[in-house]
Amino acid sequence: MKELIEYILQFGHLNKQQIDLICVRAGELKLRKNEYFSEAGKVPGQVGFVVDGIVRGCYYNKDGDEITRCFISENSLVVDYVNFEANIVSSDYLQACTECNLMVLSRQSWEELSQIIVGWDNIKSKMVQLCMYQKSRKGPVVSQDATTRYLEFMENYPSLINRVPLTYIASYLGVTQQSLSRIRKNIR
Amino acid sequence: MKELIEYILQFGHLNKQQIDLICVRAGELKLRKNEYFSEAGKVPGQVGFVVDGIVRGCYYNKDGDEITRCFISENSLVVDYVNFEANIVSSDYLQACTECNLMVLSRQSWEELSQIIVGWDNIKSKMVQLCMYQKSRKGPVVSQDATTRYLEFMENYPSLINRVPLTYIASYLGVTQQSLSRIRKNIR
DNA sequence: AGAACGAGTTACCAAATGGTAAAAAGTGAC
DNA sequence: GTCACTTTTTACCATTTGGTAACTCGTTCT
Repeated sequence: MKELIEYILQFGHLNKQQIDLICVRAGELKLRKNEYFSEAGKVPGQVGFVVDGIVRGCYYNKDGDEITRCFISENSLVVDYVNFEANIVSSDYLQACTECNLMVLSRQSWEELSQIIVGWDNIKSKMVQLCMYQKSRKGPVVSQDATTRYLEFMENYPSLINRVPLTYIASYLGVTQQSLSRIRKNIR
Repeated sequence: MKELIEYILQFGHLNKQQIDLICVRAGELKLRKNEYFSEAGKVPGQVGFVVDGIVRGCYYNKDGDEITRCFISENSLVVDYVNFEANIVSSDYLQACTECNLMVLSRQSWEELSQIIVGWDNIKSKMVQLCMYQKSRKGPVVSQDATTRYLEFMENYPSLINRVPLTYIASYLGVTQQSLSRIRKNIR
């Protein structure tokens, strides 16, 4: 809980009373490896915050290949926010890569906070914008070759390399697992 | 001006008085081909809206290659919003690909609107979120091969193909101009 | 018309990456 | 420990893409 509050306070000031309004609504959620936080074909029902562990977003392309779209590690929001906000079914899975401890706010709680905390909407939009921005700027760049993408991945996400399966990293970087293994060999 | 107001009203309701508050602050800006709307190394000073024409976002990578990061065509906001909001220098150029007619709001006007229009912040955050989301979801996918990226580009941006130079499309898709030319040939 | 320029195309070869398959290494259950 | 299972590595060859360079096609300027 402490981690969630600290995270939120990055984006604006709240007094103790307001913080309590959040705390009473936030619940703990433990996910085991490979469990889903939200699934394609369903309407996202909650906003999560990763206290411990790694979640990944993924989808299936037209060929049926599973593509990892993003990794979300500690101290980040985990939610398909656009679909959550619009209340429409998601096309992505959000899946625990490791054992995960999350804090979650239900849709109802999330919307209530807008009513009862002045300035919550401001904090909320800053949080969401940061999420989206980081995903786009820290993601793999299509104009770089596979080796460069992997090197930048290691710079941007040094804590992930030994914690998530190679397959996931490969599909995130847009290469086959075999190519990534070869790239690793060449780097050594 | 009409176009800008219609665009804004997609995201929430405003009365005539509120619309006037926007109109008196919005200015027209014409850009000739290759002129910059904002430049790397400078703090973005205004939010633009493309009435007519195409703007592209680009930057220079470590090798000095110019990379097109996005295309912005009619009825879209054009602004490096994260840096605009944070008031810090941008690393990207926003450049007119064609003759452009824009509507612009200065930083001062943009911030004033938050003070004088109830609900503006709500509209604003929805506009910005849509911008970011579209950029990430309509952009080239690193796990696809060059031909697929080009085909999806044509689906997502059919109006751009005959209006922007091939070089820009190539760098956007992460391929050389020669490869893209070859891909076009194979498709015919 | 001719020169100069920019944009797009084509060709050639080298390098990078994918597809298929098999081997090796790591992990957990019994 | 050993078996079953998953993950990672390696190898081989086909395909894709990049780098260099020359060529074609229009457009503009004189």
